[in-house]
Amino acid sequence: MKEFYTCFDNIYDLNLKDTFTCGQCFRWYENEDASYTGVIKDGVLNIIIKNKKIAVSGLFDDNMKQSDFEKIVKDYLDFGRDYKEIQKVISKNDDSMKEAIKFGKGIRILNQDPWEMLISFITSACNNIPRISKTIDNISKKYGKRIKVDDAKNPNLRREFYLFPTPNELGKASVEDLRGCNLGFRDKYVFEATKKVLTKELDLNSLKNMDYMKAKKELSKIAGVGSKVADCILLFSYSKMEAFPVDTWIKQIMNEIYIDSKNAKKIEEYAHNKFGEYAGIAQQYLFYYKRENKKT
DNA sequence: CCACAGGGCGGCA
DNA sequence: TGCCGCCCTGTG
Repeated sequence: MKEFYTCFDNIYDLNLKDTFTCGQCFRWYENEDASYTGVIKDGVLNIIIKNKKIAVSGLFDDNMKQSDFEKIVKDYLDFGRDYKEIQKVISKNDDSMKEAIKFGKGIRILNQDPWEMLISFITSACNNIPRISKTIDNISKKYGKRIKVDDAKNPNLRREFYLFPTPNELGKASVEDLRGCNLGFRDKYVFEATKKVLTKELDLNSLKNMDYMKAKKELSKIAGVGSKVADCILLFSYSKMEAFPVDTWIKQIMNEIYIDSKNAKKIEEYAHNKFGEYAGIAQQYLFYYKRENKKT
């Protein structure tokens, strides 16, 4: 592995804490210098915002080109999307949304790896974030590739990391092995999902070209993937911005602001009508605002 | 210390 | 149709 480095001018209000703690990812950690380090598909990234510059270090394969590294970072952090404009559209005549955006305006919807998101959000069902992170770490340590970092210049990259296992690597685990990783009753869902990816019964690549509804239908065929989990996968790894995952926090805040119903399907419908193609981004502002301000 | 949230699914009433 | 248990950790 080799250390890469790149730097960007800060893009409209990007905020690392908002982005990495708003519930979309499980493998990012804050360091003492306020930088964030996270393991992504094929390597490790360390990001810090200083003097209005976004400085990014990374550990990736020796053969990777500098231009590829820059492309990976831009794509992962969704730099191509105009969040300011989207915020304007979804908060028109809506003071509640304006308040939520004010609170979480630095959020970016990450473009993460679909396979990793599939397993991570199956793990998330009836679970809390600290345990989800721990479980994903267990899986990665046991089945993922270890990254050596001896020659890294950035102190935040000078320890060992484990990539999330490929379907082939995770395919070696038995249901009992998975239970040992602290998956609990979700062990069999992860086992079956891995088998279906390996046999191409679920072709994760093909979902990229499907529209939102069709892709959601495909994902929902997997045991352990319900409406909410499917929407998380579509939003956080396929950039399907109309996906609106409804969990307990979203139910609460939607009831406080917009609609008098506890029915997830009704809430989802309402959101699609109100926020349209940007429902998922609206969801992230509402979710983050509600969870960080736990008043009832 | 205990009660309960987490939000998918299968089983049971 | 609606509710409980599953597995286990974190929070109040």
